[in-house]
Amino acid sequence: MSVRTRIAPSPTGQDLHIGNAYTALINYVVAKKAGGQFIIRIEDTDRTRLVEGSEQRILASLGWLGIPHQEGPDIGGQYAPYRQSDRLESYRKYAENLIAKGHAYYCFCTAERLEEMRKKQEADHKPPMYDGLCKTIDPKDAKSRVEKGERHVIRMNVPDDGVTAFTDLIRGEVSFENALIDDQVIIKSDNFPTYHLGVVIDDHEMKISHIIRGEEWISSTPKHILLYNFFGWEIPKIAHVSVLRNPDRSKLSKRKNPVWVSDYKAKGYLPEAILNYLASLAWSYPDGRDVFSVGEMTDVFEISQLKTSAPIFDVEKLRWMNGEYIRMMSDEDLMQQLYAFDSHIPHDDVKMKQILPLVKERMKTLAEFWSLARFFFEKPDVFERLGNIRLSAIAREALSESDWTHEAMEKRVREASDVAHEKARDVFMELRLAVTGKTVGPPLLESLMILGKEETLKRLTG
RNA sequence: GCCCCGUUCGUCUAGCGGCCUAGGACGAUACCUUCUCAAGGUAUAGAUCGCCGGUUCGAAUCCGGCACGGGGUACCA
Repeated sequence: MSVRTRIAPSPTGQDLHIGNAYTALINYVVAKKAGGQFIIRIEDTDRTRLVEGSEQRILASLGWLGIPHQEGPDIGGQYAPYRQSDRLESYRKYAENLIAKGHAYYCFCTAERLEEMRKKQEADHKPPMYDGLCKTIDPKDAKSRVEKGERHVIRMNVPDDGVTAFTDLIRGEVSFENALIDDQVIIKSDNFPTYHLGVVIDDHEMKISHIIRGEEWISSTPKHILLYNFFGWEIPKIAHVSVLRNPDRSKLSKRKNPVWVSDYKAKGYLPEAILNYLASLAWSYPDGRDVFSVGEMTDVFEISQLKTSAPIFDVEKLRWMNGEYIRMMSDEDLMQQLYAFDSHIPHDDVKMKQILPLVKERMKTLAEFWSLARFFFEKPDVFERLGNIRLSAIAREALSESDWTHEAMEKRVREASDVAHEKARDVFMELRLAVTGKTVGPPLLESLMILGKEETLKRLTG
């Protein structure tokens, strides 16, 4: 049987969550390694939380990251449609089939009654679970009430005793007592399925072989196992990867961290660096290297090697990683990336190719290019501090008579500094400030060579 | 509250009973290089492997309990 993995994002956020990107990466690598398929299915059954345009942005971000899918809502596939709202008719049918077999029942309880029930359970220190009131209704009566149009849901009928267990590919045996599993709603009163029903049916119909998702789903998994058993379907292999956490150890959240892939794109991070960083959070390359591509990872990856603990998302390390990737990139590629990233940058290929070797190792994100290199294109209008007129005059005089080579300029400035009994480094600093507006930046003399004698002297004159 | 998952330097990890006086990376600090800042190089600090018991000649590694952290507990996913 071929390996088919999937991610099933809900279009309820602005964009692809970085945690979903991580899960997507693992799913992709598992499928790719086995020569199987990686699929995207949109789970849009919560109509109240739908966010306009979310689905398109999720797909776009996955594409930008470089995690290609073989089937999905945008490209179709053998098991289309890949959007749950387009597959509505089958869910109800399956649920009613479960009712016929006694594995589910109609429930007419109101939100008010359920709330009251939970309050009471909480007061009595009992686990908040549906009390099974509607399970006692005669099925024929229930059916006729439904036919008369009475508002209702369908709940799964969880056995009162026994244990439901599964083997997690990265955590091993996990088991739950059935008595503690709630009679989960599987069809809502708006006739949409809940996640639990939808995911089981679709994974089965789409022949998903490995369910790899976040650990926040572990407690829901027994419900899904039960449903597979009710339907008499084969249970796919299951693995739960760790959730990513904020520095304060809580689950990664947008309150405390940028969480959307587009946030990282906008800050000038490269997809390869993001993927490499994400991979390194729970997996290490066998020979210990820190920098590796998705392809290299795919060749040697085993899902059982994934760490079980939940890592903290460390932006500092991502920045370092991003710098590594920028330095590895060719000047041509980097130039194209920068053009695409920042519209300030003039499309002057010749000049850019002169500048890039000077700034490449000084930038950790694409966003840092402009503040580093702006002075090559524009005369600075803001200065980091007040200049020293006497020292910059020394530089100006020295340079005005100099040939425009690195050696000549350096010699002139040093000699002039000596004559004036000033430290060469102080004069260089004034020169830097006058020309670039800043006290830190790319190598000075190389920068002046790109800038040209005329422009340099103009800036020194003021 | 209840259920489940987890626990090696600040952070990410290596480690699968003796090779561990616990290795690497990020970050930090110092030095080298130097026109600044980076990059690069070198070095230093940083973990009694959550705690307590047990198994064993020997435990970070196996077992049990506890503590702590996280996740879940919806007609959200």
